[in-house]
Amino acid sequence: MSMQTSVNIKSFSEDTRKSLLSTAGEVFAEFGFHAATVREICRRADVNVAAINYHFGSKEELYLQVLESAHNEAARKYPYAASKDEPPEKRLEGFILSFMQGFLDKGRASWHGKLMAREMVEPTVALKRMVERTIRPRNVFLTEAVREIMGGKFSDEEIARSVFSIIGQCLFYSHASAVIARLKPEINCGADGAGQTASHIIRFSLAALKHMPLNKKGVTPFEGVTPFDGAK
Amino acid sequence: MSMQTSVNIKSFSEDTRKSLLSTAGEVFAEFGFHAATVREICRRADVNVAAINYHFGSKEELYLQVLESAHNEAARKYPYAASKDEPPEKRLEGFILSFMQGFLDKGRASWHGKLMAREMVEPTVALKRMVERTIRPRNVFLTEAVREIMGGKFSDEEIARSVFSIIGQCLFYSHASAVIARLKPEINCGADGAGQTASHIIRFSLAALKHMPLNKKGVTPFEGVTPFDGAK
DNA sequence: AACAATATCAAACGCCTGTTTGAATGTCAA
DNA sequence: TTGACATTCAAACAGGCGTTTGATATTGTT
Repeated sequence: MSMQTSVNIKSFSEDTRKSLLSTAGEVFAEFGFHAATVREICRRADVNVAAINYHFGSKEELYLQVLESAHNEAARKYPYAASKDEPPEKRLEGFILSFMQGFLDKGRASWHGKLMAREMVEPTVALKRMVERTIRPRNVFLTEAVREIMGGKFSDEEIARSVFSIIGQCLFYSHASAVIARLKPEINCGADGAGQTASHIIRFSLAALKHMPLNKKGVTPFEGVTPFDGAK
Repeated sequence: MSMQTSVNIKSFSEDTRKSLLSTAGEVFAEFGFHAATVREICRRADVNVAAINYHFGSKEELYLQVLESAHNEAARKYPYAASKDEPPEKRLEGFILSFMQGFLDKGRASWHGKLMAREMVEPTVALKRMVERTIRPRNVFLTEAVREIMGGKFSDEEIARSVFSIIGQCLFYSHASAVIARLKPEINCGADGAGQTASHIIRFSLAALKHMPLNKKGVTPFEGVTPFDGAK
């Protein structure tokens, strides 16, 4: 291993590593794992193309280490978990705002959130780890708040689906940003609109959680109705 | 082989075209435009690799024609638009169920819905056309129903965001299916669970639309509060 | 039957990808 | 300085991609 003793004016090794890690986070967050190319990463980091394989072994291993460091960085920056003794509504509020900032913000702070949003749509080998390490804990936290808000009359499945409904609203602004920009360019859905967006999702979701009717067992709203079978 | 008697057993020209169009729809819906390869399409269609460029000119042109025919097919199969004289709640119900079936169903029927969901996350040259041809009309239809349900007290932006909240809930089951499978495998989120899923989204959304509080102008729930600034 | 137009085919092309190579350079300990 | 090691570099590699080619086979028309 390297580890030169004493101080070095130029300790290239560590510099190149860190530079690559940082630049790769930027490029992966921008293009996703598959569309990002090692040549683009190395060009931005101003290092030779061979550097990635020398320092990390492969593009995939670099990606995994980027996720690792981005995770740690994000965990410091966005500790979504408000203290447990806050009322569930406050916890939900806090979660939604920090969750959305986590992928709408600009700069390194949002890399992990963007990578997570991409990993959902276009999974890589990292998905399993990301689910257990990041997504499941957040899901548990959110589920507990939602359960308290909804009261005791709903099944676990209904609660889980309500959590999905909340997350789905949030992720829409990440996954469908290209469509939003074309469809409703007047709506501020970027980083500076995160507060507005979160505010709407919170009001929408709290109203839903507090007023959603029970699902009549065995009866869907469409039972016996085929209103959209226009084609034969 | 024998007996090429009478009518052509193989009328290659049109057959190859249609076979390619159909197979390409399947492969594009499964992998998306970029990840799908012309070699895989041709392999499944059992035609030579040169066939795509001979009959369509390019992979991209094939994709555009696949979208065209998938659009027409889906428009016949899922005429989401319930008649305008139905109450808005019924129109919303109908839209959500048929929208979700549009990408959760199996087989050709769902190709257009799947391609649309992919196009949102990973736009191609086809996005603009898809927005104007499919997404915007649906958005208008849904917006009108939502506006009627919410009453006259909300701004256009609040209504548009509420539409996003509904669409976002639906698309979550398409965009995050890999995560759902890992996180909550017990929940039925596939084609046969579309009714359940739609039912939940409808109840959740109707409750939200009917009980959502007005946004106090200039005051977000977080005004002056920085509860998640854990890092310095 | 014979010709011209159309369609299929195996093979190759040019490009881009992640990765490897082997020589050159830099760094530290003796 | 010397030798050993770590790092950088230009260049090449192997493989996949969409596409093109030129020969071959099939079709429609006369």
